Amino acid sequence: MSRGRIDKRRAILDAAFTVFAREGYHQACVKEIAAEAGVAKPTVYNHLGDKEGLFREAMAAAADRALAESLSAIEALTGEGDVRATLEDVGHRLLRCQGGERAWALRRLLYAEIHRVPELFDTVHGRGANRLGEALANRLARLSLGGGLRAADPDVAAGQFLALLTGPMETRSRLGTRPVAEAELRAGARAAVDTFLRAFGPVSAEGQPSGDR
Amino acid sequence: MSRGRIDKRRAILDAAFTVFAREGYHQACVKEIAAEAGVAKPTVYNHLGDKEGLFREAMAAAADRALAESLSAIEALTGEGDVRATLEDVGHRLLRCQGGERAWALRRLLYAEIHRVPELFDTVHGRGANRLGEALANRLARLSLGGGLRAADPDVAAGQFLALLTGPMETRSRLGTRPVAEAELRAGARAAVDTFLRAFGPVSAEGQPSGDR
Amino acid sequence: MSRGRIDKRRAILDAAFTVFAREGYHQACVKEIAAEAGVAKPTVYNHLGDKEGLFREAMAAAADRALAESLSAIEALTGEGDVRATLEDVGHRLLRCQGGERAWALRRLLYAEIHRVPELFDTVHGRGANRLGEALANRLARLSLGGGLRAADPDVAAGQFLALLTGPMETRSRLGTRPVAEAELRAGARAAVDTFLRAFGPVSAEGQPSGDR
Amino acid sequence: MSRGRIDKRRAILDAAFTVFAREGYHQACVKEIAAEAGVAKPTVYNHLGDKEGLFREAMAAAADRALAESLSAIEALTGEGDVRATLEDVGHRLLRCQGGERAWALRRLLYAEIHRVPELFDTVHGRGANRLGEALANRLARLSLGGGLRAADPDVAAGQFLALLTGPMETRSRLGTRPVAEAELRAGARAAVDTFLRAFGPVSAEGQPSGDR
DNA sequence: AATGAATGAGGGTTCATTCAT
DNA sequence: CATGAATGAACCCTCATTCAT
Repeated sequence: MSRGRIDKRRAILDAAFTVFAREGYHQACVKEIAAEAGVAKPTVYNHLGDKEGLFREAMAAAADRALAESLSAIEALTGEGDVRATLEDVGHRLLRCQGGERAWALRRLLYAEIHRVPELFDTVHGRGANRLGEALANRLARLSLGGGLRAADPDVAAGQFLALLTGPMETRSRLGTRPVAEAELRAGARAAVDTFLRAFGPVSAEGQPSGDR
Repeated sequence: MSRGRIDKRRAILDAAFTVFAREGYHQACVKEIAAEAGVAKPTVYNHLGDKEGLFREAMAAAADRALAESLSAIEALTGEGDVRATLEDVGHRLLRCQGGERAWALRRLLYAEIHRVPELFDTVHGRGANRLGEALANRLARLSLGGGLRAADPDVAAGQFLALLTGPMETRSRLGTRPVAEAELRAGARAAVDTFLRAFGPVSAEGQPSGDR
Repeated sequence: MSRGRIDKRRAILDAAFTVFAREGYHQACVKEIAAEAGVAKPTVYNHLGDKEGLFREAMAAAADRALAESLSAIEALTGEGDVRATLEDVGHRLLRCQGGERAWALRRLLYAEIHRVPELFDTVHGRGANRLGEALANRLARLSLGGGLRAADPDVAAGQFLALLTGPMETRSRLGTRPVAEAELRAGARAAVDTFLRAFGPVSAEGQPSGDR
Repeated sequence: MSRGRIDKRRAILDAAFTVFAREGYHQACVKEIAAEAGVAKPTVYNHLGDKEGLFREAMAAAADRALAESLSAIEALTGEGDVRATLEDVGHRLLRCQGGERAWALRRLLYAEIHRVPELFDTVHGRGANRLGEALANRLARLSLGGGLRAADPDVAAGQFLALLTGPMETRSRLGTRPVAEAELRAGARAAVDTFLRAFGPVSAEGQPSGDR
């Protein structure tokens, strides 16, 4: 059947994202993408139309992957176990997702082209941060019901959790330009969770930040 | 003397940033910048070298301006007056700075070209967010000493305050693509300050979010 | 048997001429021809070699058809009946042939590609205007012998008759770009025959143009 | 001043027509035109926009030239001198104009692209055959008044004169593909004038075709 | 015999940059 | 110094043509 066709399409999209990530949309040339995918230039056009379409699809595919990773990262956020430890673990995993090279590339490309291609926002955030935010809000809501968190608007709390987590990392990683050590990720997660729990933690947990370091 | 020369240079840089902001670095063409500045193309080259230099200088100038605005926004953050009201006011002013069209353009351009021009990070953040972060940290430290805030690492607190402030706004403004109503800015500032004070507010202020609305 | 093969070949040639007529040789793309014929691209190549051959064959087929129409149009030119009326009728029929959409397309394509493909002249005129000219000359010769026309070189007379007929129509139809009303065709035929008979008509017919209108 | 600019524009247009005449519109590539003009490709674009505009302007310029030649050819058509001799001379000159290489190229290009660029008809005929037809009609009208011709609609007579002149030549020159000997041109002009005068000549001239050869 | 997929070659157009005035 | 004009280098895209199925 057209199994091969789909595979090739996937290969081209992967190659495209790789090159777009490395060069940016305008600097990237289709020839290079084709070379990266190991096909001839017209094959790219046959499969994905013009450069614009190639870009959109590559972005969508990358966003899908990034979302899947992030969603899987917050699956550990059940009501069971120590709240602080769980949040730190989830935070750490999220930072690893969002701090990955491809995730940063996705975000940079999004910022770079959002003005020219406004739909890109939904393409990426609809499948990425927002869907992630909603999923996280759901988890936090259940945690609140279970007494693990002080009651609050779960959407706001989710947004703020993500902001506390990723915001300070932007500077640390120089916008994803510099690799961030594992320890720094951990520290970042802990700092975010500290503050988050001071604001939203259960009364009982107040004043007991994670013990060591 | 060279007064006119400097003026023309300034005019070209302004025009350049306007066009870069509108089109992005690669899409922007020197011809258009020259037209926007009201001069001929070679004049641009005489004054600022090549397109690359033009971009760097334009970014630096725009970053300087943005920093000045933000610094002036946090000047209200003295120890005097109600902490919550002051923070909300400052937060609101900051959001107006950072949410302005040129500020978003600056950020988008930074994201877009950071990979190709790494120095851009310092050019912008050295004069922008970081210097802002430090200044904010200083203010917060003095607030802590004055008892207006619970003791904490001022750098961390400053970073988190900015994150709580701007993070959730990214989605709301669709990365600066959509104008955000004044009321939304106020609400955003309040939400950030609420959480910030729950985490870092003085014990006395605990549990007393801004009364109305 | 190969009945189906021939049919498909014919279908492809028809489609080819249609597309060539619409787009011109260079603008027409094989893909479109294949689509018009309802087959896949390689099928076209299997049946007719490359684009060049496709073009030649399509032109030849179209020329054959056009010739057949024109030849049938002059069949009415027997010695019987009124000379003027007969000539006008034949002239009118010829104008309808030569003024048809496909005939104009044929001529335009001939003009367009004659320089690149000189044989095209014989392909088209050998089967078209020239063979038509000869046939017409034969008819006129018999008319002369029968006294219906003043004696003259039949080849010259035939050529001039066709020239008087079609020449002025070129401007009227804007080179086949504009449809010409039936009445205009009639008037054109009458004007041509008027002059033709003034020059070649029998002495008896002198000065008696077609009576009405 | 911009004298040089105009000169270069003229040079480019000349080169363009030369190449278009040689290759046809679609086969001609801008690179070759630029080479023929001795400039770089972008210079062509600076002066004349895209290929389409280049074509239109080149056609208009060529048509202007062709018209000037033809108009000058019929200037000899005054009432003085022998009618037959004068007409033959004018006819011969016209055939030399219309049978020239550039004139044929102009016509072929016109036929080739008329469907895609309908305005071309006016561009060429408005300045060419039609304006020529009108001018010729004027001359013939004065000839009629002077008794040199039998009275007739001058527009019709002019059109038919041109048709008798050029129509039979199309086949002889294989659509301008083959050079036509001077003697053939003379013979063509004589044949046309013979018939024309038989139809429109003064009664006195009837039956006295040009004596020798 | 017919097709989906792939490719090599080539063309129009734009742009950053440099002379000559 | 400012400018009009010129250029070399790229890049996107299309198309005629050929395999493998």
